[in-house]
Amino acid sequence: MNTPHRAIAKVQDRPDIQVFTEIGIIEHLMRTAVAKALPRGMTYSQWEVLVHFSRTGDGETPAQLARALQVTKGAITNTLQKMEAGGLVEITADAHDGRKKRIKVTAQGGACYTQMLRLVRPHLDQLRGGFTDAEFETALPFLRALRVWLDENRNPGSTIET
Amino acid sequence: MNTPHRAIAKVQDRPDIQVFTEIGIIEHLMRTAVAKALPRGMTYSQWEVLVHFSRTGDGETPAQLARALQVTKGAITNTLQKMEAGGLVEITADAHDGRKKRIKVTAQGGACYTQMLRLVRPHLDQLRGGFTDAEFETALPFLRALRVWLDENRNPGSTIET
DNA sequence: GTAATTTGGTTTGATGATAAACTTGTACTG
DNA sequence: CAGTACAAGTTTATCATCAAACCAAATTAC
Repeated sequence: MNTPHRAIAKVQDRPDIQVFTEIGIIEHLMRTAVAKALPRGMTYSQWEVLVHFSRTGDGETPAQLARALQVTKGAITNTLQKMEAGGLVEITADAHDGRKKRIKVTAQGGACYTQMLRLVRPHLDQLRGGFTDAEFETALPFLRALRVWLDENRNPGSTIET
Repeated sequence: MNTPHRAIAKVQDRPDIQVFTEIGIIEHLMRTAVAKALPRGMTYSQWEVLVHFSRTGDGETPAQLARALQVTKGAITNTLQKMEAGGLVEITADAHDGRKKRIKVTAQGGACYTQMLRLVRPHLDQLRGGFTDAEFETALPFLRALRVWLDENRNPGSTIET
C-alpha cells in the first residue's frame, strides 16, 4: 500500500456507497431539524404516525402501522399509548377481529398536524428557493426504485415481526 | 373540506416531501440491513466511525467525530470507549492540547472493517445488478447539493455542541 | 370439535442517544 | 497577570427502540 501509516483501508468511493452515505446524512439532518421544530412533548415517531395517516388515511391497525413505519410492534404500542394519552389519536377495538385495534386521529391530532405543517412549511419553502420542483421530480424515480428494491430484497429475517 | 370524516388534513404530495419520505425509508432499510450484517457486539455507530475513518483517515478528535457523524459528544464518548474496549481503536492524549484526545484505528479495527466490507460487498453487488453505476452517479449531484444545503441552513440551535 | 399454528398486541430487560450539568484545560480581555 | 469566556470530554437522568417472551384471539389441520 502506498500510505504506510494507515491501519484502515481506504474505501474506493464507489457511487453507490456515496449515495448511501449522502442519504444517511440527509436523513439525519432532516430528522433532527423536524424534531427540533416539533411542539414540546411530541416525538419524531409520533410525527411520523401523523404524516403516515395524512398520506394513507387513518383507521389502520397497530400492526399495519408497525410494518409501514418499519418499527417493532412494541415500539408502536409505546408511541400509540403516548399519543392516546396526549389526545392525538383514539384507539378502539376492531368490530370484527377481537385481536385487532383501530387507530383514528382525533380533531386535536389533526389540528396539531396542520399547525406543525405551518411551522415546517417556511423551511421547505426556503428549501425550494435553492432547488426546483423539477430537480426533486427528477431525483424521485430513482429514489423510489431504490426504496422498492431494498424493501423487496431484504434478508428473510429483516421483516419486522417482533 | 370535501372529505368529511377525515380528522387529519391530506398533505398534497409535493415532490420535495416525497423525496424526504423516500430518503427516510431508504436510510432505515439500509441501516437495519447493515446492522444485521455486523459481527456480534459491533454497533452501527461503531461501524459508522470506521466508515468515516476510511474516508477521511483517522487521528481526529472525539469532538470532530461528533460533528462529522452528527451525534452528541456524550454518544461519541460512549461508542469510542466501547470501541477501545473491543480493541478497534486506540485513544491517546493530544500532544499540544491537554483537553483533546486523538483516535486511531488499530490493526484489528482495520481488519474488522475490511472483513465487514467483504460481507457487505455481495449485497451491494447484487444491488448493482438492479442499478447501474451511471444511475447512482446521476443521482449523486442532487443528493450532495441537498445535503450541503441542509447542512448549511440548519437552525442555529441545531449545531450539535452538547 | 379439538389440537396446533399463526397473528395481533403488550410487557420486560438491555442498549444507544439525547440534553444538561459538570470538570478541566485553553484562549481571550482588561 | 488576573478573570472571564470558551472548548473538549465525561457523567447523569431520561427516553425511544429493539429483541424476546408472553397472552389472547383467530385460523388451519386433522
